[in-house]
Amino acid sequence: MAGARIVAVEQRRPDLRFPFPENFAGRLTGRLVEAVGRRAKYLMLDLEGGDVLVMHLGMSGSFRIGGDLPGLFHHDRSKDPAHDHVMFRLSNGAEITYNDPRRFGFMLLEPRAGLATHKFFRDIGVEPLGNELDGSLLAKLFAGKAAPLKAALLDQTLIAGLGNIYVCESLHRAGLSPRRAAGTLARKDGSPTARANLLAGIIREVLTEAVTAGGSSLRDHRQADGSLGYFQHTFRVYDREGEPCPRAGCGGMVARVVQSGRSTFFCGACQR
DNA sequence: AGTTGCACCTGGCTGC
DNA sequence: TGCAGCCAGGTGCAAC
Repeated sequence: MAGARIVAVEQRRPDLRFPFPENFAGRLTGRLVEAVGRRAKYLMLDLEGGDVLVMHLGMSGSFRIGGDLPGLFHHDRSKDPAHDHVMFRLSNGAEITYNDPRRFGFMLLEPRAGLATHKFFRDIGVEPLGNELDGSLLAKLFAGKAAPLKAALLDQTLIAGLGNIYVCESLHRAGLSPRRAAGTLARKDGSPTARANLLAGIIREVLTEAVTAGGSSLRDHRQADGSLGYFQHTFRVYDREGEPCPRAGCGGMVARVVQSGRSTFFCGACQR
């Protein structure tokens, strides 16, 4: 999309999770896409003229890239046209389709200058794959917190972009209980414990591996070219309730509990 | 100020 | 086969 111009937008319903911005298709049509980026789990298209098209996939949203792209792929017709809510046609022949059965996703069109103070973005935390995240920062973020480690890691105002799967997987690899108080990863003086340093490294490792594997394909989810992600085959605990703990010599069993309304999968034997 | 729970939706799966 | 009940990748917001 970067460097291409939006030549047509078809918006097939008035809302997703929120109503579409006023005159959404009209304001996008004819605009040049200057850059494509991301912040936390928000996709950002920088548009000519200073606006940003912000898009979130929610739980079930996905983009498919098709159309006539010289030298690139051409995907089959959508298998789920009932939930194809928005189509973008670009000057380079690409046709981008947004599909979202549950409609928890949303799209915003905001001035670039105001984004940093927008209520959806002003409190967003640190990027887990950025240079800032290390044991020291984790300790600083978690110091004094009685909240469970699981809840703290899912808190997007602390670390931005960790979801339920990767939190469960990271905690298992780190051998840390999701129920442990987040504050126990900081010493009294705010310096990191060995656990904090370990966890910070593991978060980076898990995310990097997941990205390399093309993400996790649950149910019918696909990458933008229709191919499958493979990281789900390497899940050690997520959605593996009742299975033996994969840690060598552990002998425990993967359990499922509910924390702040979300499923947590973990091994009570080796995660302390 | 910090936390918790609800709400927003549809569809897939399980068990009766 | 039908149907009720439960569960799902997230997060904004109201209520404590």
